[in-house]
Amino acid sequence: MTGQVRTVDGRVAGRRGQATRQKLLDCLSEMLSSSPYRDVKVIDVARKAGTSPATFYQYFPDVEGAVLEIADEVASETAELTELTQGRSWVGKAGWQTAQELVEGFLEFWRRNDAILRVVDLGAAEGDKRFAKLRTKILSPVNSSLSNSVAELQSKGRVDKDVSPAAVAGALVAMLAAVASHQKGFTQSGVKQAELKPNLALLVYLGVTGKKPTK
Amino acid sequence: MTGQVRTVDGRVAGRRGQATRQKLLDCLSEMLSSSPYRDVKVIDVARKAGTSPATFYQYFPDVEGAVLEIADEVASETAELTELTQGRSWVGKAGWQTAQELVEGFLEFWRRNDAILRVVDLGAAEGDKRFAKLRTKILSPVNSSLSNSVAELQSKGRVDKDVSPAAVAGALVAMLAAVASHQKGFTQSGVKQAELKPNLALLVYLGVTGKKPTK
DNA sequence: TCGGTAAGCTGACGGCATGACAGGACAAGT
DNA sequence: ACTTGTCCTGTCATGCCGTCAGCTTACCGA
Repeated sequence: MTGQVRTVDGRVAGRRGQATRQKLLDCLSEMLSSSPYRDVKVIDVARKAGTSPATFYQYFPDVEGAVLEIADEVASETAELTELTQGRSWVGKAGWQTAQELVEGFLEFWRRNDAILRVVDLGAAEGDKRFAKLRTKILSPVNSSLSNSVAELQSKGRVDKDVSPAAVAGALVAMLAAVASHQKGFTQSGVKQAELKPNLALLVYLGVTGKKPTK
Repeated sequence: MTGQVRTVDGRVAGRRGQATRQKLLDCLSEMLSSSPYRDVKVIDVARKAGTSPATFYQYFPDVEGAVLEIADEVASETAELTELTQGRSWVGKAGWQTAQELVEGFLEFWRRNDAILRVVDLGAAEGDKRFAKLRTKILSPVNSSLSNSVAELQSKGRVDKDVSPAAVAGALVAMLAAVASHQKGFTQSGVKQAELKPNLALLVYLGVTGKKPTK
């Protein structure tokens, strides 16, 4: 499925090549976590990986290109998020449970990959279609699952006709992502982690079902 | 209130100086709208302003420093957002109206300043306290207003005791900001502008009041 | 064992951005 | 015209970017 890994100038990468390539990606990941995106330089990544800048350019066209690779890896790991919503009930106590677990899992996922997701978000917001596509790919499991849940409740008459499942799901996912990105901002303005999560879950539940949860 | 405008090396700026300074800020603003943040260079801004890089460094320590200035301007304009929430009712039809106007106004505000707000968001997410502070300053009118509204409804027993007004308000504002940043992402996945807004308003109303709106 | 071939890496280089400084141009008052 | 302080830019050392030729290393078939 995934075609062979190739260098910029077309050679196929062997074992050793793939190793250095991966090492560069790992080091880039670290750098993204520790310094502002704008200040991440090829030479720093290369130094950290114990290689030369020229080597970096063998495997990636530029920093952005490498970032896209990392984001692609993250997009693959996104499958685990599917479990948080697939086949879950949104009715009664079980529904409240679903909302809580979704929030918990989503925040954890975002926390684990915050550096790269931050950059993807920026790229998408700036209108770069490659980043935008990756962002929707990363969020799509949760997004479409929520959307389906709303649509199902709607077909049963439990949610108003004029609600757009896709719009609601998209907005809720955007909310979760944004809050995850700015968790520090919340704790700084006096909102504790412990009280943030249930309130998020409440908003998600309200958005999906249109009703208050029965706890 | 705002102390005199000063150059990096301490001189006070006169009329002419302030003009070029402002021109540099304007050009930077434009550049942020048209090219990725990572690719905005001092030399380009200077060229666009018809001056030299050295002049730029007279007024700002670096690109980031100039961005902070622009963001500060935006933070001052944020007063207009206060009108969208101050003294509005969240009860019955009037409440639904309030939610709609808030969404409309917020999205418009964000659209008008999207380039700079994008960068502020990034800086805050990266943990830069200066950007984080500016972000809360920009969002605080809407944020605290919503928070107060929830608290008020709560004191009247119309909202559950265990809801945290600050957490809910923060999450809703984050949602609005995130959706505004990624409006293109929505339209690309088949959600039209026209249906996005009422659904956002619905989520805001639900979050604040805990009930479905009466339209 | 021995080339042959492709993969893998780097030194070196022109080009460009950064950031600092000193000195020249300019406006305003005397 | 002269002085003063503001304002701008030419120039320079430094450092990163992105490319290339060329060297080393690993693999493979004979």
